[in-house]
Amino acid sequence: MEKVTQIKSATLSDDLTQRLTAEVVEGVLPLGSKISEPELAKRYGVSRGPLREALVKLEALGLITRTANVGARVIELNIEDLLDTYTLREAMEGMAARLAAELISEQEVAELYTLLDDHQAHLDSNKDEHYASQYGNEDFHLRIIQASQNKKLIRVLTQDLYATIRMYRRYTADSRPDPRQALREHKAILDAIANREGDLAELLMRRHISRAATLLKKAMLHDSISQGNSGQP
Amino acid sequence: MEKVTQIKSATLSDDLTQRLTAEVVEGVLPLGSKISEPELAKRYGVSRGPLREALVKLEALGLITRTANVGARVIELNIEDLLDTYTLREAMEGMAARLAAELISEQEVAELYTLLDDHQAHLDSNKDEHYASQYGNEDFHLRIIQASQNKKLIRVLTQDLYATIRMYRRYTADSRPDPRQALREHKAILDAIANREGDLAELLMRRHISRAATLLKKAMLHDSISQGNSGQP
DNA sequence: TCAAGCTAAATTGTCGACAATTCGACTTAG
DNA sequence: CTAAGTCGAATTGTCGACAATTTAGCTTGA
Repeated sequence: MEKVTQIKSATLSDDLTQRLTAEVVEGVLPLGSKISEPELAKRYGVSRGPLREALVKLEALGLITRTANVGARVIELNIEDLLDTYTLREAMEGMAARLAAELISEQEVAELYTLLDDHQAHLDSNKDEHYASQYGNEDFHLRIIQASQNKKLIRVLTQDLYATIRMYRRYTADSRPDPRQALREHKAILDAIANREGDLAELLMRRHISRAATLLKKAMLHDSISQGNSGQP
Repeated sequence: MEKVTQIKSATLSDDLTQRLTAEVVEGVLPLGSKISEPELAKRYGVSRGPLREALVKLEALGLITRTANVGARVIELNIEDLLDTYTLREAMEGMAARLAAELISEQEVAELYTLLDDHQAHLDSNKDEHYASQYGNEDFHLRIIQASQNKKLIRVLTQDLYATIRMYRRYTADSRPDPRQALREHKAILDAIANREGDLAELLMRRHISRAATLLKKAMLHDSISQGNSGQP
């Protein structure tokens, strides 16, 4: 018998961390909004103890800022932080691509080619480019990162930076990188990895991410960012 | 009037975080040892609430591991994690050196040359190579990181990874990189930065860190690491 | 009219106690 | 003698309440 509806984590604090992370990323908690501990505790039906532990974790993830005796606020997005984040990503995922070229198995390479073929098919047939672009892109990058076999690298990229990156993508959802262009770049990266050309793989991955950053920057300059509202005033 | 003896942080949790971080890095809390919440709370004269918040932060820093309903343990060091950490450092400090070459001011360059001159003088005159090697090295790297002006990069390197790196250095204190060799490499890196050669600066910084990692690896293979003891059994 | 000071309400930080789970020692059956 | 089971002590997770600080509004004086 499976429980799917109610994902019960081992501890309330972990549970809250997941939920709050989702709420921040999805915009339920608007950008820059104040976080009231009594209010959140009542909303989730828990005491402030585990809630505060969750907030400490959210702060470590860079999703909120906390000030002593004042409280917590959801972070605000700005171009500077966006570019900083993507530069960091460029360095780390570039290294991940290099390591992947050295360490990936032939089977994983084959799976990645299949993944890109599926992605291509989606783009050719389907009109729903949004889905293919979003999840196909994410999946490809995550697999490269995993293939690096570097636990620290994997942790920083998939735990610490992941939520932040998703936030920026969400708030710049309108103008997104051309999925066909992205796919071409993915193929080039994968070719380099398959050929065990670490230098080239790193170079291509860096360019790929740098290009994405440039596009996101343009998107942020057009859309004024500071309009994430879903909660009650 | 200044208070220096008693550094009183705004909140007990922050205070505890600093103290516990120091205890882990300095080996007061031995590697792999269990952390008892009641015992620590009594030792510091605080309740378990702020202590637990501090432990959450320590976990985010990668200094301890926590398991639900079981408790917290100080991490253990191993060669795999050491190499992973230094590979990550290589990618990030390499990028920092590249950015520094683009963004650093002439005055900062001059200060860095002065720093290296001081370091050189220490090595020529003084027998206390340990000090010069340790702090001179740290200072140089920190300044390059700061010169990158990338807040995210600075945060990960100086907050998240710093404690871990210091731990590895402490437990492999015996055989440490040749300080004269390190100084030569620092000078080469600084020359590249001063000449605004970002590519070269990144390359040299990467080699420099990679070399340090190789030496630390050898040190760990000789010294058996698992002998960090200072507390009571 | 505006700035400074004061008061009260609300929020954050901290504490001690209770509930739930784990771990160890002991017992007991095979 | 070993292995499974049981019971109790200890530890972790959670809660509600109190203390300390901040914040907002009001008052007061220049």
